[in-house]
Amino acid sequence: MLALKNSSKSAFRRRLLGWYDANRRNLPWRQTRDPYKIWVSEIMLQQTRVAAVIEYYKRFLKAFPNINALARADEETVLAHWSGLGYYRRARMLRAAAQQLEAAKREMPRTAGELLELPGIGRYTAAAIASIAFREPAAVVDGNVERVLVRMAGENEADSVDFWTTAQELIDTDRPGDFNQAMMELGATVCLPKNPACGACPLKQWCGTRGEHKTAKPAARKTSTVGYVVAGHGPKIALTQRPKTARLMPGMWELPLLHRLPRHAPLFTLRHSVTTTDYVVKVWRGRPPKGSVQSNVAQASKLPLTGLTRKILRRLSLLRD
DNA sequence: GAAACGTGGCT
DNA sequence: TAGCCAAGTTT
Repeated sequence: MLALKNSSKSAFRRRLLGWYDANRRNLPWRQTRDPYKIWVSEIMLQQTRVAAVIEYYKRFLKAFPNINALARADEETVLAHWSGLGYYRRARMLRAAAQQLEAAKREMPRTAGELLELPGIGRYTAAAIASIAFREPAAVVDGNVERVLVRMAGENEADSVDFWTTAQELIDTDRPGDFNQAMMELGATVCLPKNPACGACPLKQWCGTRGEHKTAKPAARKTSTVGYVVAGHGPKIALTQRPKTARLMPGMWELPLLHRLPRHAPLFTLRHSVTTTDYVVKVWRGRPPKGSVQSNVAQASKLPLTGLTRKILRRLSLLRD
């Protein structure tokens, strides 16, 4: 199936784009052609759900409306606006790339090949920006596209699909950005990992299977218990900064970590996962430890807090959102 | 090429 | 509940 004849390819494109025109979600980054805004959206969407991105995207663009504003901002300020979204390296690299462009007095590169040279932009993101913002016919392959193509290929051919080559052969060169987004939209809303809505699929006549899509076994998870202390009077709260050299979330701020857990019962317990570790998090009230800094809660929200610290402060009603 | 990188929502 | 998973990139 994946080697479609030309006539079948145009029917495929027509069907897919027709479906997309009628069913596309109205997302904030679909209301602009500004390449910088497309760029920000693509970085935020890496391994991150649409629903989680929307509010971050709006706030981030309000704070950093263009490349120049992002390049001039402190890294800490940029990270504060990313706080809670995860994969913080993305924010550092996005800012670094903006600074590279400003330093070279360059505008945004207009081709996938040039975009690929910027930090944080890999093969997927380069093609996404080039196709959506600059109409370059560069096909995108993300998890959604892979799943759609595997299903279309059918069981016998699934293992031998060259995703990038296949997607590139299928792409609509008149509407490359819409084609790419349509493939992803289909994977995200119809061709789901589990219980795909095959009845609603505009591509079913080209589909080789409706079987489950096998994915690689995720890395084994570990579990661990950690304790944090809430210390402060009135509007103040104690925070500590993670080492700049830490592998995980370097330089970000969090509640002071307890090295020995008290015997008495914690204020509360919650669960939190960070990459491959599942934490049981216990929180006690206590005195501010040495090395911690007293910060106004209102100020704290402007720091690059870890997502877990945000969660705890929300739980204590010390933080909104 | 595998592992690391964050988080929250859904089942 | 515990596990699964999301518009990937870097090392």
